[in-house]
Amino acid sequence: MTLTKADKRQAAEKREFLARYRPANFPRPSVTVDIVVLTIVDAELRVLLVKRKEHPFKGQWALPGGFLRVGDGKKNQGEDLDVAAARELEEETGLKPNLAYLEQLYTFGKADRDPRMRVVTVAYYALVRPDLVPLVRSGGDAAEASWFAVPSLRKTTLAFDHAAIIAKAIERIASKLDYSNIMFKLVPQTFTIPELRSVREIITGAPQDRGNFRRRVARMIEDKIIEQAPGKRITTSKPATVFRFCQKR
Amino acid sequence: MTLTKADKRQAAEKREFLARYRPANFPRPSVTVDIVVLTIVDAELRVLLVKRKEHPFKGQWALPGGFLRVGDGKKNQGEDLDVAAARELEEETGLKPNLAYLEQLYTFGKADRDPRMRVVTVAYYALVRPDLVPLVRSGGDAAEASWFAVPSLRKTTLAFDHAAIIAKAIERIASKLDYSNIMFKLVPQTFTIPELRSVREIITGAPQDRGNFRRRVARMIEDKIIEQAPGKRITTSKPATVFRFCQKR
DNA sequence: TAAATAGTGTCTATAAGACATTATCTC
DNA sequence: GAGATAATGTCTTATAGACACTATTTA
Repeated sequence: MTLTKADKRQAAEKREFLARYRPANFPRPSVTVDIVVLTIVDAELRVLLVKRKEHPFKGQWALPGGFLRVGDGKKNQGEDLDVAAARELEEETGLKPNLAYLEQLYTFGKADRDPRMRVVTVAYYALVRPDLVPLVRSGGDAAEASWFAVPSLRKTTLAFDHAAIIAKAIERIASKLDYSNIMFKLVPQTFTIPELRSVREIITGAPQDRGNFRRRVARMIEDKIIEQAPGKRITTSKPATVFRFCQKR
Repeated sequence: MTLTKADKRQAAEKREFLARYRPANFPRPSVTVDIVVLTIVDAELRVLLVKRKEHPFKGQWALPGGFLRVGDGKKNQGEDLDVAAARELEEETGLKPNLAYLEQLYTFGKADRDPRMRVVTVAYYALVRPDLVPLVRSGGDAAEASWFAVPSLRKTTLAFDHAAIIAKAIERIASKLDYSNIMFKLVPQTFTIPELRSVREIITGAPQDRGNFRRRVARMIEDKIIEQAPGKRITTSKPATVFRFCQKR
């Protein structure tokens, strides 16, 4: 491939344009990443919240999150959005990115959702297996953090529009229960069918027939999505068979 | 409810904090809104693209979009994200917001997706009924714009990551075909069952059995989602019954 | 009347809902 | 053996796929 004179002129024009370019003068919003960290412990859906140390909403509970790191110029444009979410998750919970299921949820960008300045937040949700919850160091980033039962939040006023973000996350997760493997992100590495069913009931808020649910799980066993695993639950009656997820998680 | 001394102190503290607050000094990204404007004309899925007049990607085709207006301070924080999308749509197509179906798609935020500076773009998709396509003034915003058949774009290199954004939009729409009324946004105000079926086939890229599809539509008629409408198509064989969507659209 | 497409009907497979019954484990 | 829960089975209903067949309109 040869460069014509026109090609060279255009390349030069482009270099010049980019060199001369100054990021637009009009104001920009701040961009944050907020994470709805969810787990299920004691048959209860819980979300991780941090207590705000500064205004606005000082002393109130909020989603963990923080500013997208943007770098300082053309040379360094900072971190990818997904990387920012993984970083925030690790900073606030101590969980390495591969230990939680992290997915973008929705972007919230109403004016005045932050009284200080214009902030657009890209919300993610993270699902943490209950057996990993002990690894979560509450108050990692020098911020007070703790798990809240989601239903109990009706009595609490959260900072910003974070209550709406949590609601949207749960709605999204519920809608994905039936056509994804998302529910395996909310049980321990080994689990029983009744435990799985409980996850479903807690997320949807509706009871699920035991027999019908088993039938679905039976198909997953046939399809080698899950397999029997060693181990036993300590119960006061008949213990359920223990399974594990087949693919790496 | 009475204010205690502590309440008053806290309120004062808050006012002071907000007055003193200076938006963070660390750099911010630009935030844009890009819109995947789709329609179906002549049994072909088409997307509206605009030709870039400036570097980078000068002369290449790109999604219509623009910067989120942020206002200039605390007093005015600018427009909601959704409003920005509706505004951009109208600016670039002339379509009033209520004439197209507009929904947030996904937020794309990889570093270096724009060589000039850090740009996070919140992508939306807009579905335009084919009978409204004539209202779209190509090149509205003094920019050259035109409709492209989506399959033909495989040969074209689009600006930025816009090809990936279009792909994601189509994937999302395909996934919503079966549990939403989204396909009615891609047929004229009155339509026939074969026309509806064609929409489905074009979006999914897979053939759909006529009888089976009719059966589904028949259920929608029973459920009063659509109803028969006056009119007739000019055809060279038996003309199909014409329907309209019941709810306001 | 021929061509073409609209529209109908049927058989089968899959999966969910509702609900009854049996099996197995712990104490 | 009692209590409790796991596990299985059955009947019904809803829906999709595949495919054959009939009806109606235009030229």
